[in-house]
Amino acid sequence: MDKDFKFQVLNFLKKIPKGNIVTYKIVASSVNRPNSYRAVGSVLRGNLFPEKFPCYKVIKSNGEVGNYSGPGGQKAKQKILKSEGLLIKNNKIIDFQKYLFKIGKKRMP
DNA sequence: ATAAGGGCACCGC
DNA sequence: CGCGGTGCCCTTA
Repeated sequence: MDKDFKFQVLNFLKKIPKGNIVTYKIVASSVNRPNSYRAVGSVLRGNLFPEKFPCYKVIKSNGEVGNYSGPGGQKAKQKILKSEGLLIKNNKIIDFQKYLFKIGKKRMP
């Protein structure tokens, strides 16, 4: 389970439906590490295959697109997000909250 | 093994 | 409403 934080993060990205996006924090929470949102960035920053893992679907909590280590940098990221049907203005996603994908939050009774 | 970096989030002023 | 500083956690060198 938490043996491979990196793996979990990448795996989670694959579960994001097209047209949906997530924030770094959401990803962190999804792998049960609510405070590891920064680590998520580290993972994505590492060598990975953008084609295999939709790292471009991960944005900031404030709606900004955020950075992107892949080819084309943040520019390409925005472009892709636009292709997904999102509206971007001034580096920020309009109504990004509507597109946020949240998986079942594990509630511990 | 240690140190520095980083694709962030939040709070205060 | 915007900017700056601080805290947290992995990855890579």
